[in-house]
Amino acid sequence: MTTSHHSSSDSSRAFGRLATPVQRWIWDKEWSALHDIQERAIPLLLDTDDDLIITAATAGGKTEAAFLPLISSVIQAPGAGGFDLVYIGPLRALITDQFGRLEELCEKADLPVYPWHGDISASVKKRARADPRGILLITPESLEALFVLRGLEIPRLFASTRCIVIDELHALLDNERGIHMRSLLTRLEMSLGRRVRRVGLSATLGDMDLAKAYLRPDAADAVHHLDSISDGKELLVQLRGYRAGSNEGDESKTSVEFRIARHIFEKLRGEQNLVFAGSRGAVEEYSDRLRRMCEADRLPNEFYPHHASLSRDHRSFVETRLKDARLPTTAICTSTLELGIDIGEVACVGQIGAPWSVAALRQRLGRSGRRAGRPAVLRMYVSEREVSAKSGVADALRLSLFRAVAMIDLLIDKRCEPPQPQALHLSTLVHQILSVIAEKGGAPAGAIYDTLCVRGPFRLVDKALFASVLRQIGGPDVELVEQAPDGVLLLGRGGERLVEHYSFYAVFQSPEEYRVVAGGKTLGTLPVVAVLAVGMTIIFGGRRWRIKDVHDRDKVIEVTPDATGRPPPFGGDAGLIHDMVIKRMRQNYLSDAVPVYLDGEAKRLLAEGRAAFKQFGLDQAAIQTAPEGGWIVATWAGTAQNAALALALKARGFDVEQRDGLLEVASAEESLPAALAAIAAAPPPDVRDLLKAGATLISEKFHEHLSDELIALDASSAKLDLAACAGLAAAILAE
DNA sequence: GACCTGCTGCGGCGTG
Repeated sequence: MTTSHHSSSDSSRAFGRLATPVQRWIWDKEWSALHDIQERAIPLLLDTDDDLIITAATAGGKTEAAFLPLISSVIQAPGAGGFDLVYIGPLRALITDQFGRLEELCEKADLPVYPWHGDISASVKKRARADPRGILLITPESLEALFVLRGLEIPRLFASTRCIVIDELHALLDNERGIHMRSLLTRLEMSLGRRVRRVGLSATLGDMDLAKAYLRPDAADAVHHLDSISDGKELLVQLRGYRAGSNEGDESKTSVEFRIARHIFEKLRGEQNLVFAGSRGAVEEYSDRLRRMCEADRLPNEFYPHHASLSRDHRSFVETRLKDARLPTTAICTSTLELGIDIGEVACVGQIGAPWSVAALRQRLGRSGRRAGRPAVLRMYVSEREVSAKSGVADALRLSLFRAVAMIDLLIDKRCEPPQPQALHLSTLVHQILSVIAEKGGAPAGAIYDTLCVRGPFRLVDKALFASVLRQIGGPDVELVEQAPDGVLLLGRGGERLVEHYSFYAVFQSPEEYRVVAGGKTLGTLPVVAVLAVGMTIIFGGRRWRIKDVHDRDKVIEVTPDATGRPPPFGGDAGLIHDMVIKRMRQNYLSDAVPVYLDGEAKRLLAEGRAAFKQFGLDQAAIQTAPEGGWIVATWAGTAQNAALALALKARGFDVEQRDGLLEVASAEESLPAALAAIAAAPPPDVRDLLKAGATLISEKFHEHLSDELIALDASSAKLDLAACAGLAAAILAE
């Protein structure tokens, strides 16, 4: 594909099928050829009405693969009113990016393109509603707002919609937001009384059959899949091990943080890089260290923090620097820089500490090595503590290192975590019940059940469960819904209050926050849960500050520059690790193979972990007595199952610590094997026992309106696998 | 022992 655009265009039959204005746009861009996925998508989208998933790395030409033929079809056979094409994107920034690209392309064809999200002015939205044509680019939440506020206009606005393009499909699969979007897709089709073609754009997906079923549940087999063949790019990986000393101070040049920062400083300076630090606190810690290293060497700073609590101003500044190849920039970041928005070519991706999922690691790595001929480079940094007689099992087994190795191995094998099709999503179900009632101005329970649970995405919710959810949210203390004498469901007092406020449209929870202000300028926000007092010093935005004042009423924290500081507490929940990762960790404990990507220290840590594994007897049996008393129980299960068994044991009076694939259990009156035998023979643990054992089950936005039983049922369908308890206990005893 | 995402209508004021 190195020919000039003349000959390649002439030789491409697909190119010839595009509408003239689209061909002219390609011509102006001086593309040497169409990408392979573009060539293949053109006939598929022009000759059929089939659903399609296109997978390719970031900037692999996915958007054009979908829109070049789709726009051509609109030009060749214009619609009669209503948006011709709808694009759903999970980020406002992504919609703004795509708007820029598509507007230029559609200008030549006299098709309007309307961006629609929270930052778009009411006047643009008004124009779009008055003359709905061309392309609508919208977030799931803004589409939700259209259903709630303009339910009756939906058939008119989307009358001629021939395709819905869903960008970053992998980010909108089985999480609450993905279920929300799929519910809206079903409701749109039902409102129009016809099927609308669905096209999903995505990075690599863990399970293509499941992804197809998510895109089109009733005809998954008929969904086509086009995959970019340019995926065979070279990958360079190094995993560097670090050993933390016992009594060193943070500022010491032998501290792990100093040594990792020093390595990043020396290896990454001079180019554009991303370093994922794992938490906002770690981002601040490393940004501050790296900035000071630049200052100490009298070099201009090129290391900047990027995470969701920093102001939009600061984040845009970092993103703009990343795009400008003349200004070497390394962003120390969280998953804010994982998705979508184009930040250009990145030389290297750093990862401090093992990530939580292979999917995230793969997505991050997709940011590197995008220019032909350059490999993708991943530098992973893992630290382990010095082991002493008092060390716990986790340190001795080198669990962090083994998790990092498992993640890299799975990445190299091109595997990643599949979705969880068994989750009920009751919080989002409550949201959608309220939304359907608002859309229609009232609806019979049977019709709502049909919309959401028969045709829509809540198919694991049967009639009995649906009825108990309705009874619960119609209860006297809740009053989200009420029933009219003719049986039609209406919004109750509580439901009206929820739906009337703009915060209703998103299905996910968001914490209350303080604004952090320095000299009148907002640096960002901190969660209210953080304990912040006047006089405390913090690192924020990569710089050091002293808290001058806390205004609780306005939720403002005033700060002034200072010479010292530590990252403030940012809050956060424990992460979920999939069974697949834990199983691979176990394989690595049992193996003698030494991965080539380990440095010397990582190799030594690997050998120490394997030695400890044998010394504890974990190669022999799953239950072992721990050196300081109590037991080690090897579950070799991911977080959902591991946490469930931990709770079942806590409910029986045991003190339990969760580790990757293991439980550390302190001695109790009951013997552990006897307790496991009882759990193996019993039905899943009762909610009341779990709550007494300290389980926090409320995790989603609308859980607060559900009963303990319904919340427990929801949790156990996704994050806490209670049903697996008995089988897991039996398997442990049998080993 | 964690990360991220999203948002309408309306009143008031200043400007062209």
